[in-house]
Amino acid sequence: MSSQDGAVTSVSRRRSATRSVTLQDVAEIAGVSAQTVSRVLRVPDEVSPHTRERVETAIREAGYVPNLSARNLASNRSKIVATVIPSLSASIFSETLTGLSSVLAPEGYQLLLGYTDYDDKREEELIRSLLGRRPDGFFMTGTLHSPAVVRMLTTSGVPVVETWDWTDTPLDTLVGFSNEEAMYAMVSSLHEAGYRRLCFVGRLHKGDHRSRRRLDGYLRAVADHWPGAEPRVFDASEFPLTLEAGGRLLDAARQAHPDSDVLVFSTDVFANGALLAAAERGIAVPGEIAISGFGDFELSRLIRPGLTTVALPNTTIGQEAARMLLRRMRGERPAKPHVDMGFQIRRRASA
Amino acid sequence: MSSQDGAVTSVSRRRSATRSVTLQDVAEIAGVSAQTVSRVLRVPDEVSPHTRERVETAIREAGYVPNLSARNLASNRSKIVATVIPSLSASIFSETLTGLSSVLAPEGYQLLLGYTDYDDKREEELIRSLLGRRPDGFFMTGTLHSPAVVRMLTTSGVPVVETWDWTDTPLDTLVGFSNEEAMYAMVSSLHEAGYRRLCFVGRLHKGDHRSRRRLDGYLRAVADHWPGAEPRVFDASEFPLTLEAGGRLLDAARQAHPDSDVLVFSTDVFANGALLAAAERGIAVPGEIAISGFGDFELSRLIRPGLTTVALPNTTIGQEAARMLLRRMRGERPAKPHVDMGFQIRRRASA
DNA sequence: AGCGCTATCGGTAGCGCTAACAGAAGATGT
DNA sequence: ACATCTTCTGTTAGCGCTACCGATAGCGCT
Repeated sequence: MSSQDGAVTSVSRRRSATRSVTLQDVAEIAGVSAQTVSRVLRVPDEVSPHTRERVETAIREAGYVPNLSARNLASNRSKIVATVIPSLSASIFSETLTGLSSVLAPEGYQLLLGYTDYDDKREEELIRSLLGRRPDGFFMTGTLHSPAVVRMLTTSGVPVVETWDWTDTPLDTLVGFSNEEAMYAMVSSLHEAGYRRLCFVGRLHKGDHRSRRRLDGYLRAVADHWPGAEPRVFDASEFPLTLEAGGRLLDAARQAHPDSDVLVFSTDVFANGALLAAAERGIAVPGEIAISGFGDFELSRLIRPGLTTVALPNTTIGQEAARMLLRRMRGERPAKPHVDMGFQIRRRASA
Repeated sequence: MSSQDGAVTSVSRRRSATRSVTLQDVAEIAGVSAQTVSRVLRVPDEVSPHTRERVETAIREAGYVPNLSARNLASNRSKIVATVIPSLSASIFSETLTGLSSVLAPEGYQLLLGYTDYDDKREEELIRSLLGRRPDGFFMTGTLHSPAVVRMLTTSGVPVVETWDWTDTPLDTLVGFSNEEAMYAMVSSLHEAGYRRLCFVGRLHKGDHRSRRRLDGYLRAVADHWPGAEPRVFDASEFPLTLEAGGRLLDAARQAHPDSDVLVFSTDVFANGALLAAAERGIAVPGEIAISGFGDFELSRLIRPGLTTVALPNTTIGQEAARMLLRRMRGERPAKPHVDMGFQIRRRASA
C-alpha cells in the first residue's frame, strides 16, 4: 500500500476524486495552450476568430465552468461585493439590495450577503469572515461602527460605501441621508400642523444606530420648538419589529404618556401596526391620537387613514451606492464621494 | 528599465502593491512554519498550547485574515452556499433566507445570493456564475428547471436542496410543500363555505412556476367540485407584484368575470391590495365579493376583514433546508431526502 | 534586405493556502 | 538499553488560474 494512486500518467496525484473540468482539460480538447483558453474567456478580442471558435466549442463540449477561486487568487480580483445589512426580514433593505444587485450583476459582480441582526459583535465577526473572500467592494448599512470594524476595513484597503445614514467622516464613500434631519423635519412638520405633545416611539437598541439618530433628531427638534419641555420618549427595544408589536405599542406608549396627541414612530412597521390596531379597537386617528411613521412603505400609502411619514430613497440608494462602488473598484476617486440622497415628508391623513 | 522590481530579497516579484498579510507573514512573526499557523486556524488541538498562543498573538498583531479563496482552492471546500431565489423584494423569501442563514452561519457557511426575477434565462446564467465559486451546497427555490440547469447541477455533483414546491423527481433533496395541493385545499374550503363562482387571479408568467402550480390545483379542484364547468381565470402577468396592483386587479378581474362570488388570488400581496382597495371604494367584503389569498403574511392576519389564506412554512422551510444541506455537505445521504413541510388553510372573515 | 510594428500564441512562475508525508523529540514498555 | 509509540512541527507538492515575458509570423515601409 505504498502508493494509493494507481494511475501513473503525466497527471500527478489527485486529491479529490470528483475533480471538475479545468482550463487544461479544455485546452487539450481544443489543441491549444491553457493560456489561450484563459484569453478566450477574459479578452476574446486578443484571440483569432478561428481559434476562439474552436475553444468556445471545447468549452461547451466539456461543460467547463471557470473556477473563480483560482481566478481570484491569481488575479487579485474577486468580483464579489460584500453586503452587510442589519436584517433580511425588514423589507426596506431588500429594496436596497435589489437596487444594488441590479447595477452590480450586469458588471459581473456577485453579492456575498451577511446580516448583523442589529448586533455590533456580530457585525465584527461578519466583516472578518467576509474579508476572507477578499471582496472587491463593501456595502455597509449605517455609518457607526466599532473601532475594530473601522480598523479592519481601512487596513484592508477595500472600497467601501456606507449607506442609510450620514456622517462627516465616512470610511471611504457615502451614499445616504440624514436620519436625524429627516426626523427633525418630521417633528417640524407636525409642529406646523398644530400638534403640541409628541411622543417618540422606537427601538433604541444598542445596535440600531439609525433609530438612535432619529431619536437625536427628535430631541433636537423638540428642544428647538418647545424650549425647556421634557421630551416624551417610549423605548420599544423589547418589542420585535412587527406590525403586531406596533399595535401593542399604541397602548403601551399612550399608557406611559397619556397626554400625547401624536405618536412619532421610528419606523412605518410600528406605525402601520398601530393604525391597524386603532381601527380594530375603534380608536380615532388622528382624532383621538395622531400617528406618524418613518420609511413610507407601500402599505403606508394605501392604508386608511394614510400614514404621514418620511419617504426614503430605498431603491435608488442601492443603485447609487452600486455606481459609487463601481467607480471606486475601477480605481477612480470620485470628486464627490458623499452623496446625500435626501428624504421627503409625506403628509397624509394620520397626522 | 529591464527590471522593475527593485527589492531583490528572498521574496520574489510581487504582483500587487497592496498585498495583504499572508500565512507566511504570520509564521515569520511567530517563528514557526506556515503549516503550523494553518493548523492553529483549522485544528488548534493538534498544536501545543505554547506554540498556539504565540501564533494567536502573531495573528492578532499582524491583523491577519485568512484568504478563503486560497483555502478553497487548496482544500476543495468553499464554505459557500449558493442561494437562488426569484426575487428579493417579496418578503416571503427573506423569511426563508433568514431561516436558512440562521442555521448555516453558525457552521461557518456564507450565503452567495442571486435572484432570477422569475426569468428562466437569468436562472441559467446565474447558476453558471454561482457554480464558478464551487459552492458546497445549492439552495434552490422551485422544482422546475430548464434542462441546462438540471445538467449543470447534476454534473457538478454539488448537494442541492429544492424548496417552495414539490416534485416526485427532485435533483437531490427536497424540502417543500405542494402548491397544487394547497390551492386545491383552498378551493375545497371555499366550496365548503358555500362559494360557487370562483375566479383565480394570479401571474402565470413563464418563470413563476409556483403560481402556475397553484393554477393547476385550482383547475383540478374546480373540475372535481363543479364537473363540466368553465373555470374562471384572470391572468395577472402584466401586473407587478405590489399591493397597488392587487387593487387594480380587484376591478380588472371582476370586469372580466362579473358573476364571480370570490376572487382566489395566487398571493397575499394581491389579496391584501384588493382588500385595501375594496375598503377604499366601499365594496363590501365578503358581502359583495369574497377574497382569498396565499401566503399568510402578517398583514393578512391584522387587516380587516382578516384574509382567508394559506399559511406556508416560510421560516421553517429555510431552517429545515439548511439542516438537510448540512447533512449532505457532510457526505451523508439522508434516509428521507424529501420533506413535506405542509401548509394550513386559515379561514378568516374575507371569505 | 532590414527595420519596426502589430497580432497571436505559448511558457513560466507564482497567487495563498492545505493535504500528505516526513522527521524530530520525548514518553513508554520490556 | 533498545525498539516502539505518541505528539508535535516542518517540508514538499500541488489546487486552477492569471500576469508577465518572450517567441513567432506577417505586414508595410524604406
